[in-house]
Amino acid sequence: MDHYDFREAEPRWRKVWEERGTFRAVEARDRPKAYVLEMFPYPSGRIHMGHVRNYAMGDLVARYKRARGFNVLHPMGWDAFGLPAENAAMEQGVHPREWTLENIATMRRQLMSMGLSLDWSREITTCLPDYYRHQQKLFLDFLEAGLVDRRETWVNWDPVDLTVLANEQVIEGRGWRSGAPVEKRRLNQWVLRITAYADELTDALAGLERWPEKVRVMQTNWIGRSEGLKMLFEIAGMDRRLEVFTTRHDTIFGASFMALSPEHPLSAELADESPGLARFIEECRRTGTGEEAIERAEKKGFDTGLKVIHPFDGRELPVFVANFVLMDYGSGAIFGCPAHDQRDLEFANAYDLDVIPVVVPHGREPAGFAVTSEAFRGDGRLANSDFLDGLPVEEAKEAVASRMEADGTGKRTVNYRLRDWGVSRQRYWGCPIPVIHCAACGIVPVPEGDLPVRLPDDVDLERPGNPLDHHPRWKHAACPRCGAGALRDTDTLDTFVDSSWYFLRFCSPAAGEPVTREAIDYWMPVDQYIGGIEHAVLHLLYSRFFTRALRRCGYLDFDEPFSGLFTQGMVGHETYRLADGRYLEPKDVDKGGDGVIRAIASGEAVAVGRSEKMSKSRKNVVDPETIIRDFGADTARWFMLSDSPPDRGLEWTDSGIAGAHRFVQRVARLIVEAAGGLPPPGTPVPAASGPALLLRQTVHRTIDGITGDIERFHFNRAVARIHELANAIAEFETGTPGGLGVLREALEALVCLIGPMMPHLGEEMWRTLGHDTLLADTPWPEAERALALADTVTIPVQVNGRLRARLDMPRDAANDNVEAAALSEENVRRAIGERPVRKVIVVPNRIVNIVV
RNA sequence: GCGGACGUGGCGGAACCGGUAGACGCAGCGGACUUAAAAUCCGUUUCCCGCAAGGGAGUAGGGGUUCGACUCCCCUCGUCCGCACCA
Repeated sequence: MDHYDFREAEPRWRKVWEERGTFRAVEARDRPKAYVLEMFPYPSGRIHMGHVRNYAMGDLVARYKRARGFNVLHPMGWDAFGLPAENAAMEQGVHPREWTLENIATMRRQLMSMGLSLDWSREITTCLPDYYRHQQKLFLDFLEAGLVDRRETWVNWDPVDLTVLANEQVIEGRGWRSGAPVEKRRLNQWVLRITAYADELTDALAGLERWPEKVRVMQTNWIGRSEGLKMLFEIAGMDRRLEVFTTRHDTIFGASFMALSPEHPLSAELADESPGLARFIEECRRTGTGEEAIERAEKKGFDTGLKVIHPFDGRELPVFVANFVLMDYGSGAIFGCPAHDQRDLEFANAYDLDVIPVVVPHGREPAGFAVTSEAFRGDGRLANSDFLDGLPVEEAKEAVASRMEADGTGKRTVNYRLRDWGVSRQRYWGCPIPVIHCAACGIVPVPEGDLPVRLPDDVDLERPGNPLDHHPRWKHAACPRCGAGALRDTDTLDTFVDSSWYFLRFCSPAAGEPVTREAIDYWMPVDQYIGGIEHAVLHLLYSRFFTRALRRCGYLDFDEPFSGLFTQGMVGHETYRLADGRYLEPKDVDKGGDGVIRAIASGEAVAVGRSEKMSKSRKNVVDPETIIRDFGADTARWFMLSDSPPDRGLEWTDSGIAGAHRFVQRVARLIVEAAGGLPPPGTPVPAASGPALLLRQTVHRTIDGITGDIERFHFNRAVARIHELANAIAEFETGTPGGLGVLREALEALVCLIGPMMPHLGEEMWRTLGHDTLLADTPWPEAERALALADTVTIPVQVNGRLRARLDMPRDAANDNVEAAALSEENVRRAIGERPVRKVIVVPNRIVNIVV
């Protein structure tokens, strides 16, 4: 019989927390705060196991901080704009808003069933005018501050979703949602000037000590700062110069050609006169940055017939248009130095251009050094390079830069891979851009008093293209400046804008302005942010930029929104496939005891695949609602924390969840069976000796260990320690004097320690132990130092590094005593034999090693 | 190609700063309770030799530093992740 009926107890405790407003966050200037935040979900329909793991971890941290005396802010909201709502609208005939709000209702109910310590009074939903009106205000502020530009740029065009994508949303040449190969188009759109902060965003990463190194590296690489030289080449017979960016100006004497991007303005100009070049450019555009082009990596070019003049030796170098030169980076033109750049070498070999080695590896003679199929990219000394001969690479760079800066043909420059953030999306379900285009006045911001610019409800999503643009009336508006008829901007903002400041809005979710200073000053920055690694660049970089942009607009005065970041691993499950490759759901697979796995329906053999991220297409999804219904929220949460380190993947297993459930019942049984005989709560713990003292030591060591584990995000180790404590309690004989008092201490510690992980069970057991307070209001237990350190230690004794005996010694015994005890062990003496002892190493309380 | 992480029993994993490798859980095996099953409890479980005491091997593979290496260094292999023609 179960000792604990979670079906009855879990909802009951959630009601108590709700009625008492236990988790309502109220600013209290005299108390230290802790802002704990998990990345808010997109309301796709139902929560999945990834959410459960994310929120189980976040809630553990929030409840732990609360128990440690912090004033905790732990809010929840919905990242509610986005394309899936429009797709659902088309497939199911529902309005995107209805679809979204219904999903939110479902997912809110599901999250509530987890028993999270959330302040639901601060809930925000980005698709509601309450939220996006403030976002529109921020956009206008950015516009005024010069942080927004309208530009015609080459954009990534998703031909399936019919919208522009940010660079960050293009993965391997394909749209991050549609998976369709992305095309290049030139389009007028709004960009946020994130590049203005490229340096700051890179440099400040060093100060984010509580961020995973991996994420910092990824952001550094994404921003891609590189220091080099911008140089100008004269074009022979033309009164213009060609600008090139390079980081290898030391190799300038090795230059044997120039190459322009097919998208370079000069390429287009020359193509007007040359049908052959026009055809070549068209060919490049079609293969574009797509993956085929990269895979083949074949270097192709078109000789324009132009020549540039080498700035130092006056040679004439041919100018090509080449498929491997990117318009996006630097100036869209390069000088080719085949001997020291692999791509240039391949190109030179294909078009029979000179390969002039100018950097000779250390220890080699210039005379005997040639480059044929592999470019030399390492360090060395310059050769064949006039005034640079003999210099090491770095000094040669300096010399070239100084000389070119002096005569005005070059300038030291920093280049970034990062592009400005294009935020215009030709979609309906997003935040309208609060701008009016007037034929007479140009671009006119919507006056603040007219905000929000609301999305119209009646919209035709069936028609391909931009829904707001197609709307019969919505875009027509009077120009706020001259009153004449004008047009609203019919694009909406990238949904990543919505998530770039929501954490600020949580501080004062009902305020009449976007954010309020007092609330932000108290709560921000987020002390612990928790979410998936997939946002390592996108969301986290945008949010860091937004915080700086808000600083410039005077809304706040700090730079970094998240002082601590933790990225949790995904939840996976094995996959099951038939011979023909079709996937089967776990419930359609029979894992018979004989080790052979079959499809239940047909009896066919099933191949078991490794654990992969849960997804509908792989049919390896386990629905959290079912699990919570059958096993309870605490069991689900406990399992999410048990099996793997939090930053690694967790494999879902049926036996794992069953084991977690067994442990819930075991804890309940332990406490229910003991509770009747215990001294009342508040009774001082009696002086203990023997087994009772050992139990006390275990209790205090466990408290100490788990506290450290939680602080360091080692939740799986905390779980293991709780198991050990439960085992120690189960083995404890209460018959010894004072035993029951010690048992009470141990059980109370157990309950307090499981509280942040299994909060319903925790409350129920706290009550069972006779308390009429809430566990959620109970302080975290303190480990008594004297007890946490055992008074005897087991010291292994090695002979020549091999374990031969163990000694039980008093803690901090004198080295001489330990050595004597070790040498008198029979097994040790046998191992030493007749050989003389050469050396004895005693590490206090740790080990003895005898060297013979 | 570049950058990063990792490789430990049948499985997930533990081992903190270089000091008892395999904590804890899962699965397995043996037993108790039961008419039976479930649940629960007890024992056992890295491999090899041995009745045992004990001995030998062992943290992907090879080498090195050290009294002592899962941990540090070098090389090789493998897996995963990120970026990818970035001049």
